[in-house]
Amino acid sequence: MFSHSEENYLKVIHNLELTNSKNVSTTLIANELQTKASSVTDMLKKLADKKLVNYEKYKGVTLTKQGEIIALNVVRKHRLWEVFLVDKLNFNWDEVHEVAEQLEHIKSDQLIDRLDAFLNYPTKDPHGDPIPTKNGKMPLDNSILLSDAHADIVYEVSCVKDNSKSLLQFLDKHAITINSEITIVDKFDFDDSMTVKLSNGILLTLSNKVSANVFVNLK
Amino acid sequence: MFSHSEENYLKVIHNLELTNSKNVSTTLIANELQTKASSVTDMLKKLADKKLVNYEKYKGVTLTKQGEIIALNVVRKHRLWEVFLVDKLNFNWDEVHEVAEQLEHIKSDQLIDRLDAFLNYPTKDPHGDPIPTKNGKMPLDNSILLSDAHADIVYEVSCVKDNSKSLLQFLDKHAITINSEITIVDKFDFDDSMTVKLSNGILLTLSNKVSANVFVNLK
DNA sequence: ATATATTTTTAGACTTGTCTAAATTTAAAA
DNA sequence: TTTTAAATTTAGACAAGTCTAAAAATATAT
Repeated sequence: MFSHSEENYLKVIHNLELTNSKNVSTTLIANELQTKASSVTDMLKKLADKKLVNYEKYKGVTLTKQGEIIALNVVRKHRLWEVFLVDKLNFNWDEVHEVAEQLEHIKSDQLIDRLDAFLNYPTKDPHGDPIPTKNGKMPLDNSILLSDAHADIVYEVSCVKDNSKSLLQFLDKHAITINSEITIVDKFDFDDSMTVKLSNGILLTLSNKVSANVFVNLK
Repeated sequence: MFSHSEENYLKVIHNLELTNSKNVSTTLIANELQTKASSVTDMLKKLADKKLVNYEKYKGVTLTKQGEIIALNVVRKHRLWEVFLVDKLNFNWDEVHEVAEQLEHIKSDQLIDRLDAFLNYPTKDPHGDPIPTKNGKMPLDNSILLSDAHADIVYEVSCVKDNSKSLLQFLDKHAITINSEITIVDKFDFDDSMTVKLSNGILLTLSNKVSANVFVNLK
């Protein structure tokens, strides 16, 4: 079994491998975990001893197969708990992160299997992120960033990239949620902002900061 | 906020205050927590510094008001999670303890309030133990031990004193559960065993070890 | 290509919670 | 009441995870 801390490191490394380059740096991990680079180095050595990461001094890390399995399992638990919190306990999507950060470390395969069944085997969490399967597969889809999408085509919101309270609350306020219909009406080179139309006809101007954090799919 | 370890100590001290004398000894705590007496001494000093226990060298401890409030809150969370596991995730009553031991330390008032509502404000856990209220009151009832009950009176099982797997599975096997009807037919002085009749007419002989761990109420 | 800045690692320290072994106190028995 | 036994505490050590400050390696800029 692995400690909360080890699980957190693996999860964050996995996350950074997806969003950044394949090779993850010490500082990047330190930022993500709100800790110091020296602490990260210490932990990377420990994880390397346990064959959970490939670590070479000054060269950054990658997860081993074993490390990835554990990371995906933590992500799976995190996202299943988020579904529970939103679907069953009526939490809002911007309120679930901190609690799920705790719940993801509960150790019981039976618990997570039964929770999965209770929730009816969801495939996405409340932010649209895919829930890894029990055997460690991460379902991928062909979403693109709204900022890369084209005008006059009907898309639907599939996922939110940045799960920060501020973005989620912004989207809430404008009634944009997972599966919302959205069409780009106009794009502005000056600041990469865009005007979009929602299914209720409302027109909205979104900054690049927003559109670069929302994934969409063809409707 | 308090650590898992501190919460566990407070919970165990509270428990021992109820079942044993008002004043709890170091060794008793050590046994309950599967740890060493010297570790307990260390922690008692720490808890005393934080005004959570009244501790005098060589004299044992009692909880302060503050300590009791925290202990009851941990018990509340433990028991609510047990209800969730049994009622919603179909766990058996002998399978919930270890998982609830982990879940009881999740820190979120909002979570526990909503869980309480989701479960419809239960007042007892799956073993019949009362769930402390949000403001730290432990509902008591007038149950007595089956071993102290009288013959030829119809009782119902209200609570199980010892939540060990072995007892719970024994009771399961004989279809004795919370709210089961039970009547003492005969008591034997020799070994304090008794013959009881269940509502389905089945006769059963129970050792004192069993009857001294089952609470009953007048029907 | 050399100087400067940034990143990463090391060394040593601290905290929390635990342990063993020895010393001390309290309780029980002869 | 004195001796023996049991319970409790102290002292010193250890592991996990973190930190600061300084040293070493790498990357950047002129």
